[in-house]
Amino acid sequence: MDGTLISMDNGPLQAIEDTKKAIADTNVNVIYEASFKYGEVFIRADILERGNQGWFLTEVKSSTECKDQHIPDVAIQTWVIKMCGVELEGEYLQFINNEFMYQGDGNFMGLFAWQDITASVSGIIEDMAGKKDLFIRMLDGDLPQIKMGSQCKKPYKCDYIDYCKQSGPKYPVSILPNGWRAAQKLQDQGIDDVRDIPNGFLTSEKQKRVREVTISGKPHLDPEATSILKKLGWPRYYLDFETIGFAVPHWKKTRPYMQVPFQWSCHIYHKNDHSDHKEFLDITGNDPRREFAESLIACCGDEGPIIVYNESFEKSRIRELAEAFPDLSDELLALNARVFDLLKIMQKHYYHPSMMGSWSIKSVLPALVPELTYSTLVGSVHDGSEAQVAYYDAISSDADLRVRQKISSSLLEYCKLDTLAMVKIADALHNYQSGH
DNA sequence: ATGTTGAGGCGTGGAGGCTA
DNA sequence: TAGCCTCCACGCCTCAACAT
Repeated sequence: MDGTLISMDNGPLQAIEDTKKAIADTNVNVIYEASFKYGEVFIRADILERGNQGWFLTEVKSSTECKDQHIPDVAIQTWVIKMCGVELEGEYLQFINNEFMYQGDGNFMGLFAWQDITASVSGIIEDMAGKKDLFIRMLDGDLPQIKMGSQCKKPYKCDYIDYCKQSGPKYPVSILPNGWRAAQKLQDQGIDDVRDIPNGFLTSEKQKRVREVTISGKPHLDPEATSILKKLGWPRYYLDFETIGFAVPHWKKTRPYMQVPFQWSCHIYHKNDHSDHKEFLDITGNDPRREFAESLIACCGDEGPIIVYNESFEKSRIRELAEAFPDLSDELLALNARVFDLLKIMQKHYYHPSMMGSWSIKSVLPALVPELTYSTLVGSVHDGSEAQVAYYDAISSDADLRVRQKISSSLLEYCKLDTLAMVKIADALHNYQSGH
C-alpha cells in the first residue's frame, strides 16, 4: 500500500511536524510511523489510514495472535493521538497468520491477519492519564522495592534480571523445576532460598533432589544412568540440527516461523573406539531441506542409537521432512525410531548445584564436563539463536564470499561442539564412579 | 517466534465400606 | 438396603522447560 513514511532522521520534532503536514494533505491517505507527542509521551504509529470521519490506527506485531499486552500498547498510542486533536475511528492489530503456506510465487496474500480492538482499547483509555502519571513517577523515583517474580519474565524478559539477582538469595526458590506453585507458597511463608525449605515440604522427586543437592553442595548421579548408557548399542550417532524460522517465509511450501533445518552435525562412535565426524551445511540460500534429508539418511546408516538432546525437536523436524518428501518418508521415519534422548536421562538421574534448576545442555555441560566450554568458540556463534542470525547473514545477497566462508566455519564449529558436548556428557556418565 | 512434552493441581466419578 | 462418606484413579487444564 502506497503511503507517506515519516522519517526520524532529523529527530522527533521534525517527525512531528512532518506528520502534521501529512495529515493536513488530503492527497495523503496512508501514513507510516506517524509521530506524535503529548506531554512527556512520544509515540510513533505503525500505520494510519484516512477514513471518512477520522483515521484508522493499525499496530503491526510479529506475533501470531493478539495478546493481552498489545492492548495497552495501542491504547497509549490512541490516547496520545486523540489528545493531539486527531480523530480516530478505530484501532486494529495486524499480526502473522501462521497457517499461511507460501507457494513460492511471490504472493503473500494471507500472510497477515487483523483484529478490531477498538472496544478493548476504549475500555482502558479512560484510565490512561492516571496510568501515565504513575509510570512517570516510577521512572523519576527510586528503585521500586519489589521481590523478583513472574513479572521479571512475563510477558517479556526484563533487562535488569542479572542486576536484581545480585541482591536476591543465592538459590531462589524459583529455580525449582515446574515449581511455580511451590515457589509461591514458599514465598508466602517468607522462604526465598532453596536451602531454607523445610524437609518434607516438597513432594516432587525432582524438586526434592534439587533441594538436597543444593544443601549438600554435592552433585548427584543415579548409577541407573550409567547402566542405561552402557546398554546402548553400536555404532552411536550423536546428532544435532540447526534450523531457521522466518516470520515471512522464504521458500515454497514453508509456513511463518516453521523451523527449516539447514545444518546438522554428527559424531559417530564405533564399539572399537574408532570415531568419525560428519556434517552438513547449506548456505546457498536455496531451500536446504532436500539435501539435508538425503545427506542425513546417508550419514546415519541403518542401526545404532541416534543420541540427541531434547528429542522432540529433532524428531519433529524429521517428521516434517518426511511429510515434505514422501519418497524419503520411510527412511526418515526409521531414523526417528532409533532416537535416544540424553536430556531425559539427565533430568531423571543427574543434578549439580550449579545447574540452578535447569537441565539444558548449556547448564549440564559446565557441571559435568567443565573442561569443554562454548566460550572457546572463536567465531560469532555460541548458541542456537546466534546460529540463526549467522545463517541469515550468510544467505543475504550482500554477503561476499569471504564473509560467507567465515560464517560457514563459525556455524560448523558451533554445531560440532554441540554434538561433541553430548559425546563428553555420555562419557562422563560412563566413567562417573571411577572419576569425579 | 514455534512446537512438543511432561509436571502438578484440581475436579469428577466410581468403588468400597460404614451406618441407620 | 438406602444413603452417605472417603479414597483413589483418571482426565483436563495450565504452566514451564527444552530445542532452534
